[in-house]
Amino acid sequence: MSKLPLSYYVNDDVESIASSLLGKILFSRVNNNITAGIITETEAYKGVSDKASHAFGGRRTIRTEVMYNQGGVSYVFLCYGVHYLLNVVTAYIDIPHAVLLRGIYPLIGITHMLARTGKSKVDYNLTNGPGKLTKALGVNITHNNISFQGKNLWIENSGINVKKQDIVIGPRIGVGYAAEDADLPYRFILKADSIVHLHQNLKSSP
DNA sequence: CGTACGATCTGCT
DNA sequence: GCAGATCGTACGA
Repeated sequence: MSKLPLSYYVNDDVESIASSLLGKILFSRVNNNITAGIITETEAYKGVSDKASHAFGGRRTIRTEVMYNQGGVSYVFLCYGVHYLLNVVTAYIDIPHAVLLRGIYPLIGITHMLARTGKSKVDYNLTNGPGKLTKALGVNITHNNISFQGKNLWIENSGINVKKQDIVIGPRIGVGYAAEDADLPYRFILKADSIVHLHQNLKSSP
């Protein structure tokens, strides 16, 4: 297994990155506790031309400034005053593309995830939403604008190949305000049966 | 400076 | 199925 290199994130094709992140493994280290899971759902936010993006029309504020950084850093923000959502900033400096991580399949540090979320058992409800995912991994606003090359937040290759037929593509969630852009096929989901398959392959690999 | 509202989740009906 | 929670951000005055 290997940490994804900077060059992976410094790429203009945000849809490609969003779909290829499926099946990779997201890690966090909080208070020296490591938690991780297979990425199962992502959404692409395509810079200044995407009405659903916080950076639409070239909007640059204290909050969105992070999105204009070179790819490979995080963008965390508070949604509805309640949930922290985790994005991967991609592309080049001044190109504010980002990928929202919407779901993972728990792999490592599950007891920490259960403790943070107040749940008692592991099932698909534990990390199947963008707000739940950050809560389970212990990600909050202090994780905003940090490098995915660092030791507190990173993504690794699982060594397993996700095929096209394992991916479902559809419109994004909760972006009805984005008018015609709301229907764009920027949401990428790993099929449930494929996740189980991947997990079994992981367990059986050395 | 005031206010409207959101890339969501939960719990109750 | 739907309302409520809950607060930082953005934007208009």
